[in-house]
Amino acid sequence: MSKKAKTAIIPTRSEDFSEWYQQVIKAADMAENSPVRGCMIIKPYGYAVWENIQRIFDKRIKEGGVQNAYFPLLIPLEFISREAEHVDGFAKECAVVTHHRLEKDVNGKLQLAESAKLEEPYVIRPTSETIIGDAMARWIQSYRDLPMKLNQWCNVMRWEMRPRMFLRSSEFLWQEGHNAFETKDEAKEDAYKMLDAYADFAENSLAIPVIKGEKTDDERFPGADITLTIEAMMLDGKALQAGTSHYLGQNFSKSCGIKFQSREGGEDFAHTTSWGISTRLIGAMIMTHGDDDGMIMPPRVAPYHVGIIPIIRDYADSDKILNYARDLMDKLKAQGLCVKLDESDVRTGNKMWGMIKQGVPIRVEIGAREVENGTLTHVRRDLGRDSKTSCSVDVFVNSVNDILDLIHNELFTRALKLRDKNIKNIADLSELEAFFKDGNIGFARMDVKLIEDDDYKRICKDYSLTSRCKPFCDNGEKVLVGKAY
RNA sequence: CGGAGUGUAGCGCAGCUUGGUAGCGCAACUGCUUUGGGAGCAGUGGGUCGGGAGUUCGAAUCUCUCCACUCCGACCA
Repeated sequence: MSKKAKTAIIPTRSEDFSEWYQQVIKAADMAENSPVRGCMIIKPYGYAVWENIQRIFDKRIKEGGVQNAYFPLLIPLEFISREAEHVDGFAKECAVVTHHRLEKDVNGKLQLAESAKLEEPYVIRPTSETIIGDAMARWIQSYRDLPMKLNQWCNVMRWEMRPRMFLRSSEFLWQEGHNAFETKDEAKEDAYKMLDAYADFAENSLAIPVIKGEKTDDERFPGADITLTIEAMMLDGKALQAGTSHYLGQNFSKSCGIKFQSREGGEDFAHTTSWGISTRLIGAMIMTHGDDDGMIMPPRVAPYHVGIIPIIRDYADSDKILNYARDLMDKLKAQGLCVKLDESDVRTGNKMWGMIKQGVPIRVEIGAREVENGTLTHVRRDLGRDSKTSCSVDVFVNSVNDILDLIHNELFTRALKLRDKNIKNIADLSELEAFFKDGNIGFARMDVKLIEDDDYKRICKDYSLTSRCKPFCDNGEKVLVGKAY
């Protein structure tokens, strides 16, 4: 059997994309399904990616004057109902807490204690606009208290009918930022600014090219005046909303009572924004960069930048090789890199495939030859075995950051090329239908006026399409249409 | 909630039509030989066959009934 033809992930992307996606997660040991339907267990390797996302983005928003805080998981039902559109949008996916105690029945089985039924049920937060708005209403008295910029890293729950790991789980992790401003202009500007932060983060940290744009009316966040989005295209041509930012107008400030004394002495309602990114980004990374051998981690959020594999043929060399490898690891760590030296007692081949499936950006091999010559052999995950290179330890240590940048750029460029190749300009609705009828993948780009047509709704329904966004680069005159996750 | 599948060892599956001692591959464990892109041989351990009820001398297999999961829709970051 030819080893070349063998892929680490079965099935391949072209054979069965959604099964491939599941298998990549499993092979990379990032997450698994939990006993609770719709909820996932994020394993250490997957969580490490999330921690890197948090670390990088948290630093960024703090530089922008945002402060972290924490608000309760449980939201009084009455809070959620304050904003009419908001409650309509989320009612169908709310998990509700109705009791605060369990008790044993006559058979010794646990049941809900009737005596402990809550007067007013709580909703497990699907998002926190209302409970944060309630606090802001108390905290903001004067224009001098504005702007107020708050963020929390937390979990939220939206009951899902069809969960998919990372992309759509009933419980997921995210950050939700909630900012309040004196004027409309400031708040709107903030919504755009946060979207820029997301786009920059997606492209420069995750190597995922995104299209910034505004959501059409039917796709807008419930309760928002304007919803902005970054849309990414996955390897199968489907769209994925990778981050959103909302200008909420005075909708929530009015329903939550966020008012302040203005400079003129009158009373005014604040203009608020909210903005979020979630663990979904990890799914986006998989479906943007992964290949038939598994994950390819974008270097800037990779749990390990470099994986070192000692190659021991003769146990007499073992100490020599391991010490050499440890020295290298120390040198790399001294540069702030994350390094994994695999000293485990498994076969070399298996170690290599393990690193390939986990998508470690650079793999370094060290055997007796390297120790002898003061060199090492390194391979780029994005380019595969053909990129195998030997050089001295010093050369590698001095160039490793450049190599990581090259990998980042390669991943970004690949994704960008694929995306742009799969955006098709469409003149009218019959062309739109023909495009998706022919089984084409990707986005259709067409005049935004066409979405008013009743036939547009039918085509969307027939081909499970949605309006993804009105890209800024088209001045809001065009709309991107595609299948979405 | 509709439509379609699947539940048998940690994972992937066969066996079911035609009822008769629970199987295979991978993984694990032991030993020897190996080791630069998934090693070979020999051996070992591991199961309420998704749950319950029924038919039968006998059920993984037939009948009924729950349950869970996956995929395709509707809802959505």
